[in-house]
Amino acid sequence: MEVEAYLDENDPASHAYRGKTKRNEVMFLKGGHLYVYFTYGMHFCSNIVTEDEGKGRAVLLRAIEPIEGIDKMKKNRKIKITGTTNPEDKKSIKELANGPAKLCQAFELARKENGTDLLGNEIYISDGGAEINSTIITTTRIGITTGVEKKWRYYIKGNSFVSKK
DNA sequence: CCACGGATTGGCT
DNA sequence: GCCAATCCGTGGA
Repeated sequence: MEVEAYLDENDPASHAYRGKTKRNEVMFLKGGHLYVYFTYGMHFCSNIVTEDEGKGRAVLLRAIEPIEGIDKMKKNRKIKITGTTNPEDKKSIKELANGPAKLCQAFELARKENGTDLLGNEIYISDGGAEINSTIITTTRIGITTGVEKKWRYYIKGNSFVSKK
């Protein structure tokens, strides 16, 4: 999986850069909440709030490797997926969630999921017993125009299920 | 009050 | 490779 960290007053690329507003208020909740925002007039992106209440820091979910519920994800996404499991193939299941807005579509995350407490039963995270000894790569973040130099993008080394290499 | 542009995607040239 | 699609929060006037 691939994530990016967004901080607060020292991170111009973060929604929390200018303090708490109606849009980003969820970022200032206690860690463990889900921050879903609408952008480009058509897309949603999800973050997991980190740290203490009032901090305004979160981690953007940019990509995941589909393992279970692949049929459900195919249904949620409205594109042709050939069904191949080889991430090197075009139109493989990699396309299900190799981008922040794609991930939201696949998981059906939208406006109403904003502010969900991930410690509850509705939406939650489990480790699934997946890769534990993997190496994490650090690179610069993607799709932003300010704070570009910060290397706060993280993903599993060698894993092809990312939005960009 | 209103204009701007974005933590993007997918389809078309 | 390029660009349109399409909301709406934010910030400047």
